[in-house]
Amino acid sequence: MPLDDPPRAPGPTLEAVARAAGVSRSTVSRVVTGSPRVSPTARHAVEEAIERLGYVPNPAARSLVTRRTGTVALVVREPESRVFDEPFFGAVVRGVSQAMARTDLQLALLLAGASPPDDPDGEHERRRIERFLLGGHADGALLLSLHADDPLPRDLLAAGLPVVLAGRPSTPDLDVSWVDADNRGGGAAATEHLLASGRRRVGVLTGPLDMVAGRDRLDGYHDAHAARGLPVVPDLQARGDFTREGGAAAMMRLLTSAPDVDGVVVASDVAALGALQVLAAAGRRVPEDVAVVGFDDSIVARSVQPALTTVRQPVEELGARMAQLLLARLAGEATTQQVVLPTHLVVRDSG
Amino acid sequence: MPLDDPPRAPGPTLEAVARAAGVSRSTVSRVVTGSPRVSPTARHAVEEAIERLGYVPNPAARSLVTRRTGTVALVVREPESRVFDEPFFGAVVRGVSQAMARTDLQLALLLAGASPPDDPDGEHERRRIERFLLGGHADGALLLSLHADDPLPRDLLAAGLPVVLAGRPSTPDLDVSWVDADNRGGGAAATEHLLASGRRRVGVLTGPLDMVAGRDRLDGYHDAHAARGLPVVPDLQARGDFTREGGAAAMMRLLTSAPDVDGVVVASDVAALGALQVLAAAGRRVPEDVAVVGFDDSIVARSVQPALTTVRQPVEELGARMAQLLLARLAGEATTQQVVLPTHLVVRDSG
DNA sequence: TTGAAAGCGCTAACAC
DNA sequence: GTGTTAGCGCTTTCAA
Repeated sequence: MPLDDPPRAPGPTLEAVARAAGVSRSTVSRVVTGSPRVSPTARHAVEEAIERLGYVPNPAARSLVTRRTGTVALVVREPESRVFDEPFFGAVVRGVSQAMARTDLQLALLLAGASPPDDPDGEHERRRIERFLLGGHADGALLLSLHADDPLPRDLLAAGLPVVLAGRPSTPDLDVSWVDADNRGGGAAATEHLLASGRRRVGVLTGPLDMVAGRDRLDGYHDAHAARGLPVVPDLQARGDFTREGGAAAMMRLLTSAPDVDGVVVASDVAALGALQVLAAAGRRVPEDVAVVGFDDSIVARSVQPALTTVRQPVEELGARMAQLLLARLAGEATTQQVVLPTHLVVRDSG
Repeated sequence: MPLDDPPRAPGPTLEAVARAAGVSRSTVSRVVTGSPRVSPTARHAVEEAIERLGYVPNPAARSLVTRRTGTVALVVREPESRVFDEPFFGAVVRGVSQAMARTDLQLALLLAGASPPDDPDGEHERRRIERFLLGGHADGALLLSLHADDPLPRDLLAAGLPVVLAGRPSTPDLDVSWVDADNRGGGAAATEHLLASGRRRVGVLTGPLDMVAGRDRLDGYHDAHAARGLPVVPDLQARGDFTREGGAAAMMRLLTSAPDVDGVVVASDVAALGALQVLAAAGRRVPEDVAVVGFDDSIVARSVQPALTTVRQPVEELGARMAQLLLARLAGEATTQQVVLPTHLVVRDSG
């Protein structure tokens, strides 16, 4: 893109402040960076001059010498998915931004297509992100919505960039900080709830199984069965994704493979919406014939009829904790940390 | 926050590339910035060296001399509101980011509380934002979710920062680029739809009236009445906001002031959800007794029973157009531009 | 077409 | 405590 316009007029420099305050640049710099080694007199003069001149430090100049940018990146590796179709993304952003409020770090948003083959451009996108991040644009990165095989986190880590992942990495050997919700526990709780209420044929509409969250929720479904000594049968599982269409399609397949299903755990509320619509069309009553449990406690869960029993994740807290972990690393903390946030079942009318 | 850690190891500099390629720094710089004044031989040698060394330009150093940051800011002036409770925000972000994909501009996200009195910290927040923006952190700004009295856009404009607003500014004297949805037309279409279907007492649950979008939707409601020579009566209007709670409360008031209401236009789908719940609790059938029309065509509109007739806004396009307008200004375009995107009614079962 | 040289505005030793 | 000085890595005249 051509950027041939003359830039805006520059503001006053540190030099100007120094002259106005009758001190040297160093002293001004000390005041600005909050060094204690400044006399009250000098400090006062400098502060007054800064105020009067409306001085604002030039971040580029500062960054050039400190080798810090004051920016952390939030990388979203999947612009097409549920990250944007639900309040999920907004909640994470809010959490992150809250945790960073008292810092003067800024948040840069990087959207990158998913890794191949989901996105043909994914490879190219990854390079773009890596260039940006490793080229010194950011001091650290928060990674969201990764697929299992994505080399991005490993590359960034190898280059020494502080990184925090949303969700446990698929390869446990990766020494990285992450924050995850207890998806497995949530999946188990949802399933056990249906089992405990007397359902005999509880199926599952999974999320994408190449994402750890999708996998974990399914594992929880297995756990709950195992805990009761119940077998899990393949015809009670239908692979879906987090979308309404995906949920609807999976529900149709499930109705075919297991017509006697009387309960179903769905990977997301939005997918559950699709499932509910299919059930209604098939003449199955919810919850009388089939009980349904969703995931996320999004606004959808309260909109549908009957209101959806769902597993709530503390999404905003997830964002906040990620930011805290990254801040800790930026502050010099050497060891990585892993956090699992509890999920819990919200029982409503659907099952 | 203490940031006492040694920064990461620096990559190769332009100097190193120059040595490796056997040319001067200037020549490398010309290659990197895409200047035509370079011999094919030199260019080739430089490109080879860049590739071999994995050179990435230091953005701070570049920014220091060019006075451009390569960053545009997306400022969201209202972290608590519907911006985050719905896919609205995500859709805008996606649109913006799409339009910026082929550029190498980056997106910085600034969340700032609303302006006072909605947010006691708003004043302080505004200063923070202004310092960031005017301190040279970004080349331009996209402003989202402004309230009518917010001085932020005027301040930024006065300082010469390229700015694009989401939504028409409340003060028409502001010479600024903006992109708006035709909220007024949408409000009129929704109202006329109810009127045309034979409703005689059509009420409205407004959004916040200190936001232009809220005002416009209400004006559209008036327009539709005026077009039919119908009077608008105060008891058919209840002030609400964009939230479920706000919609529910307003609906309750409306039922009190106008018990015979037979149609209602609601400022957002989420607010409409609240209204539907109140109507159900009051024993009113939708759409038989009261028809309801929402705004936004969010996922909620498809989740509720009956499915919500709603006004769709091209939110993603709104983001994209905003970005395009800003890019134009950054490219030297002097004149401001104003864009109004069409909205349209999506008729479903609720009215 | 290329190179030399002068900064951009700031921080951080290192004296004093 | 404070000032002096030397860069950080890059772009951009200006000569050649």
